[in-house]
Amino acid sequence: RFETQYEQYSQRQRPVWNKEEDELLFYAYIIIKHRSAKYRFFWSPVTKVLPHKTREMCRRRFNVLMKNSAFQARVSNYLLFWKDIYNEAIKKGDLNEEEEKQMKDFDIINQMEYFKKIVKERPNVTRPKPIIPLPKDVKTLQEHFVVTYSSPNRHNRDLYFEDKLGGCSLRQKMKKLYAHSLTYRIPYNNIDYVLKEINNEKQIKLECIQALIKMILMTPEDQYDPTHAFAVLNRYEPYVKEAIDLVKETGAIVKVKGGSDRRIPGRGFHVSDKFLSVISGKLPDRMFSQAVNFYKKFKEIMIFDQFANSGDMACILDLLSAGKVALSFANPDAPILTKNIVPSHRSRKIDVANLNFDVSLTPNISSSITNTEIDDSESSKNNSIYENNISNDKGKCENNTVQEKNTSAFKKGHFDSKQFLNTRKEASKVLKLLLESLDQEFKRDVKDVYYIIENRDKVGIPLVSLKKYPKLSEENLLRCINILETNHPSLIIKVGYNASRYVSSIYSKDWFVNTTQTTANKFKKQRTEKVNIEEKSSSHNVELSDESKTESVETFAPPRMWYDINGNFIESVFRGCLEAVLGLILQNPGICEADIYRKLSLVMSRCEIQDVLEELLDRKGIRRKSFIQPPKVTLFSKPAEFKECDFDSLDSNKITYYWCGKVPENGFDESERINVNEIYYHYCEYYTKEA
DNA sequence: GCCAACGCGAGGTTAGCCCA
DNA sequence: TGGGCTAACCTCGCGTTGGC
Repeated sequence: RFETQYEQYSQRQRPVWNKEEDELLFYAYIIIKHRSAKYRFFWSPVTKVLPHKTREMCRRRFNVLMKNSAFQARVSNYLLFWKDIYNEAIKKGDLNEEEEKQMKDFDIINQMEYFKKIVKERPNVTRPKPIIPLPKDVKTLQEHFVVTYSSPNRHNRDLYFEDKLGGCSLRQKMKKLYAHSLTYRIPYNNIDYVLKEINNEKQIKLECIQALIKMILMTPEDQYDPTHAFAVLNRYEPYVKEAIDLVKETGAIVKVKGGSDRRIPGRGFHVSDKFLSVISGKLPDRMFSQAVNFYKKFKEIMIFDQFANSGDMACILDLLSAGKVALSFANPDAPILTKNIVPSHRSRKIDVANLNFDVSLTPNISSSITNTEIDDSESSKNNSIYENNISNDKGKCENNTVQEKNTSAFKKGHFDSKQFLNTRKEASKVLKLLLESLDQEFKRDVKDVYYIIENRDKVGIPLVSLKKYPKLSEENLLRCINILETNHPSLIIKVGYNASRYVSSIYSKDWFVNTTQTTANKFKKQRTEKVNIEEKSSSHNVELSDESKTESVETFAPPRMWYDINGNFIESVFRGCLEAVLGLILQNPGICEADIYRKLSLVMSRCEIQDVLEELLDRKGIRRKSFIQPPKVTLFSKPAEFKECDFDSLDSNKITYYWCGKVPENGFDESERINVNEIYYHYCEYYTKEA
């Protein structure tokens, strides 16, 4: 780039603008701008007036002129002036009425001559500045302003103005705020909880179908059976259409228009391109694996490759931020660095032959990256992160030993439908057994909590609503929930698709997608498919007692897009979801949970995102901190103060923020910081292994 | 040495066209 | 009719030039 610019600049002609040209540009702009009231603004007609200038040159010049506030005032004044002159002239017949739509090819020269003539005739006519009253109520507002909702993306109803301010400079922020001083903004709320009322069975079904739609669309080709999918979907009639509309509203699916992509069987919808682009994330393709490859290669001094890929760059920048790499000139004796070879500061001509800007990368000696270091941590028993990752990988659905934590049942490795209870009788038996093992004082609480949940039947109750039952402290409530949930078999279970809630284990099946094969289908399947697949899916079967004799075995799949309709976990889809969330956090350090939901609402439900976040936290890929949002400040209140709280806190004003990397035990010190990067690379390494 | 003006590349947004 | 594609438009940061 240096060379080409140098070559070009040496012969560059500086464009000169004189007063007359500025004036012509001014009139031309007014006329074009006036025309663009209803249609799009085009600079191209300006070249008719200024034939020796390009539209780009005109645009730039105009931007420069507009920096002058007097010029700005003149422009807004003349815009109103020309509007009147133009309308008058059309009435009188002085000007020909041209097609409104025509934005590029209209008689700009004639209009400009007329404009200048009128200005000459009436030099003192200046329009008073329009007085815009500050609206004191909604009525006045609507009298003077047209309030419209504007969003570039019609699917993204929750587009906040604040999004536009993220990541830009203070000057740009000010500019944007000034430009939108009269914008009515949707109240910006970033608290974690969203209370989604669910009152009847229909709403539960709708949630299941929404999940089922994505499961069907995400199933890999070799595991997909359209007949089965069709039958499973039809079991949810007559709600399917309504559910499809809900998914369509998010923009995740669009009507099929040819092609042979996977579609919702019998409904003519398939995954939208937007969906695919959001889930594939904004990070460059294969960046993680490229970064890891570079990290492995980078053991001794090397010259920076000018064709470095995104992963190499990401790795270098990351190491640089951790102080693990030093940059220096590869050739410190190069003439350009040792002596003044610039003949004169005016022309700044430089002999290209002397240019050598090769940069050498030196791994930091104190913490140099060596083979042994990687090997050490791989073999080290203490390095739980890496070990955990591997064991998680091995542990599919049957692995129950991994964790006893209060996590969703639908996350990878935590789904075991065998655990669920079927009848109230059964549940009370299990509860009795559980209570026997508990302290006297705690017995009552656990029992109360269970029956509150069970009495809500299929609908269940969100955790935040449980808090409203005043008898228990928050801490005790969480303990009760934990005991009931981690019991074997579980007495209560966390369910939900768009918002999580607890139901008694006996109603859990209603929250799962019923994927039972019809008898005819099943025989067909058994004939055509290999037995081992059948075995796999049967591990998730729920044995039913006597209710259903016609279909002896009912199967259920968790309502998550990374399960197929046989209840099999689909690694590739789950990894895609992990990458989408990780990529978002990587690009927006300190993003709050509500924003993650909002930005990924097109591809994942709230509960799916929660599961993914939990998984990333388990793998130590991300860390989080929660705060209680203070009440709104007024002129007379104390300054707002965000107080840190536990993630488990049930406060309805809780906001959780996420970052990449591990949580240091006692804040950050330098060594920890390096450690975070180290872990991050191990994480990436594991993460991209299967890619 | 400072500053205005500009070129250039990169990347984002938008209106309109095309096509199934 | 709606989604995808694309040219035109727009913005930004960086670097250079030339006048003062």
